[in-house]
Amino acid sequence: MPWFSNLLFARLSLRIVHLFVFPIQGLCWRRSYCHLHDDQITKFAEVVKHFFQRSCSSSFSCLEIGARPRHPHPFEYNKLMKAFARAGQPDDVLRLLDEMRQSNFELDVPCYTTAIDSLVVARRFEEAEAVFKDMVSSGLTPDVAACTVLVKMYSCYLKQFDKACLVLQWIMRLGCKPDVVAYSTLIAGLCQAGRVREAIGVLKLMLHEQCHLNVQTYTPIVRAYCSNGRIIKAKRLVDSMRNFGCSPNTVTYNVLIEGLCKVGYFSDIEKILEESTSMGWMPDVITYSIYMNGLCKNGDANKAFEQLEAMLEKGLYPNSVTLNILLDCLCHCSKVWEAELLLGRSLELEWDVNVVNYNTVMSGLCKSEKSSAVLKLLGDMMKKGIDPNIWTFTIVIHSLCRAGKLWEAKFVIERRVFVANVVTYTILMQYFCWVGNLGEVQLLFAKMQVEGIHPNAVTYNVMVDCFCRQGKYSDAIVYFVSSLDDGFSPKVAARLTYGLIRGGKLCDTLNLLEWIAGEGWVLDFCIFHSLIKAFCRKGYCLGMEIHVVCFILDKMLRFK
DNA sequence: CTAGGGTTAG
Repeated sequence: MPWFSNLLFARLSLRIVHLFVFPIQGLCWRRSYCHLHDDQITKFAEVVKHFFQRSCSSSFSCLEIGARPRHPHPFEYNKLMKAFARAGQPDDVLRLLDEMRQSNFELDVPCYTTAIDSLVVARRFEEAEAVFKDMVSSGLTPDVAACTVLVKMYSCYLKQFDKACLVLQWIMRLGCKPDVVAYSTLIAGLCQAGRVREAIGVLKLMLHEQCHLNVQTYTPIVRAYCSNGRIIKAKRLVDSMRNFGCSPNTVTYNVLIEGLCKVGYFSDIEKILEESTSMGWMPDVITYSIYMNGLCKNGDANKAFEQLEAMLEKGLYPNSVTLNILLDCLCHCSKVWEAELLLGRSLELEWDVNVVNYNTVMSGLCKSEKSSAVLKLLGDMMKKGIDPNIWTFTIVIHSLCRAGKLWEAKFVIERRVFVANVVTYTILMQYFCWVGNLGEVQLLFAKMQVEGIHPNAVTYNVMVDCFCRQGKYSDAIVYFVSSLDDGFSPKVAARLTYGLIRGGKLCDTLNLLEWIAGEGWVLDFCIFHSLIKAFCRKGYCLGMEIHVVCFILDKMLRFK
């Protein structure tokens, strides 16, 4: 029998660890593993297995004889830290690091690297830098892997490429050479920022440094071409990768296929799939999920479901993501009923069903104004042992609002049945705005901030919209100005211009546009779009005042 | 210990 044939056993073994084998001081297992998902628990189980194999001759005998606690090694600590990092719990990672320190463990570079990486992924950049400095001041010399985490932070997250390059130079000063991983990380960041030309510059530098390129180096570039709409270039790069001695693999083709979906080149995808074997790669579940998602978003639900057959024929089984794509597809073509049915059948078919699948169907039901069905599904999922998350609750709040039960929705939030977030509050505010209850909107806006929830651009859109509807333009402008604390958002500006024009405030509109341009912000197309929409709605384009429209449009062109 | 791929809410 394989060690962990089922998750129940994995959970059981965790309890065993808790009781006998793994008494790391200060580590509250019961609390910690509650937050972990099944796959993380399985990972934990591996750690347990490792322990058992080293401490006991047979897996179970140790329980019978009553295993004695033994001290873990930094390596094992690191495995645990990685599990917490993967679960998105950097605080637990830091706590373990602290424990090691206090138990006079010799902290090594990999342990620090794991901790720094978990902070970077959680976007806690200042802390990541602090831990890195801490590592250096404790006398440890960071290796290429540790520095690569910093490269990732500066390149992929902060888009501070000069700093990323400084880290690479620093690696060289330490007497190491940046490897393919370090360079590929820099390339990935540049590509995400749309700076493909510079990414190719790095590629050339790698060739100059005789650093071997691999698939991971090229794939981000293919992706960047796809998202720029340069699909031909993407295809050409994939074809030419072979000549560079680096065959594109499933991931590369998945990226390309996603790009082809975006531009609707579905026949090309069919061809690529047909030729896959001869080209030396195998489509996987993700390949089909991407393709099906593309077909669904293109409105071709039937063809998407045909792919389901195709993948099953190849022995590929849909997972919860695949299922979700299909559920979402059904919800968007007015077949929520079928989505509900499919969700029910998935459990019979033993497909993986998770909270996201329930959220998708509940959201579909919410849009079809079936609030009782939403609540029924909430009950169903909880009965099945699937925990609702913040998305689930927000959908429930939304469906209460749609049913006109705004006060009930507010009550649920206030009762703290769950922790509301900015989306939850914004939905409720939106609905209070639509029924004209300005006082309640303002109250909620203040309340969410007391709760430590920061309003975002959508929230400000609601505020601006709400005050414009009531003719309180100066208040709307005040909220627009507050939104600037988090940087200029063209969407909020667009909403304000829309409201101002609908209210006939042409002078204010002009002043606003002039001011935006004067501050050096881009007059985004969404501002133009909402301006033109507002003019048409207002009827300016039909009457004598068309010259005002022309005047404003001329002005705008000059701003450009 | 470090790099590339798919899904859900306003």
